[in-house]
Amino acid sequence: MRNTKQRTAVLEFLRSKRQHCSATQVYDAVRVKFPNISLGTVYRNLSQLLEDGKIISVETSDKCVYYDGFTSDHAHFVCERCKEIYDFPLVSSISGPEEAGFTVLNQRVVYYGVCSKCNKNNA
Amino acid sequence: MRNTKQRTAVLEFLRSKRQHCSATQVYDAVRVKFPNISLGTVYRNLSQLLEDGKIISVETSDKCVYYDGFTSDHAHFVCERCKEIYDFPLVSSISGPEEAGFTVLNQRVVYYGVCSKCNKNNA
DNA sequence: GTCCTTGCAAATAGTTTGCAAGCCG
DNA sequence: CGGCTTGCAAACTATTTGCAAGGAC
Repeated sequence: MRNTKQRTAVLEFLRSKRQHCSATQVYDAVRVKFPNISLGTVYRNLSQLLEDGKIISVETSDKCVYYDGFTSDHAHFVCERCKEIYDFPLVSSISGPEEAGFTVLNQRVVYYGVCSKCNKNNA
Repeated sequence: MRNTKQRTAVLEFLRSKRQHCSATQVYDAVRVKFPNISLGTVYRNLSQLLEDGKIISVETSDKCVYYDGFTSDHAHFVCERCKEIYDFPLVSSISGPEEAGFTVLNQRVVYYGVCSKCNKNNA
């Protein structure tokens, strides 16, 4: 994998941002510095960084994928009201499948619900 | 929610099948009995059944959504080689977010890796 | 009879891809 | 210089939606 300035910019942006971002958000952000970058390039770089384990992805109830520059194991909480994505530590590493002869390469734990902020605003 | 024969057929099919199915697979199956049913109707019913909690959905690394007629809490294992989806019991119910004032309505635990069958075939 | 639901077809939107030119190593 | 990568635009595909007719209750 070559280090092009576009690829570096995508990765740096995802690492600098605490929020999880959709491909379009990454595109918009990187475009500030590289006005000529194309959405296709962003998508290609995101897949490659994903495959390389440099970033991870979360699916929300929307149809689009969000990317996360923090690759350490953690769970995600998706608020169904404000759509915010929160990080949580993975409290228990789960080993069911490993015992059955399955190789776990990755695990994704996602909670869906209402976040504390929205809970307060509604009370 | 009314009980139309189309909606019943979608739900019954998902409950009868052990496999998780994409919208198109549901469509093909239901079409055997109702040749005139349209894909749009299948999608509409799937969303409604989802919202009603009668079925659940799993996202795989493909871009399409798979539906599951078994709604009891369980984890999914997606084999990245043969794409098969396996069910596993949820060994630990996790309560991180609840303690922080978040309301968890749903949780999704998905493992990605290689299943025992593919592990054997490759050894 | 009401109005939710259907079938059809067209529209949407996120993502992918072919191609020629560009740039990294 | 070789070949991975880019920009552009067109293609793809899963899913959604508008509308008039049909069916559940």
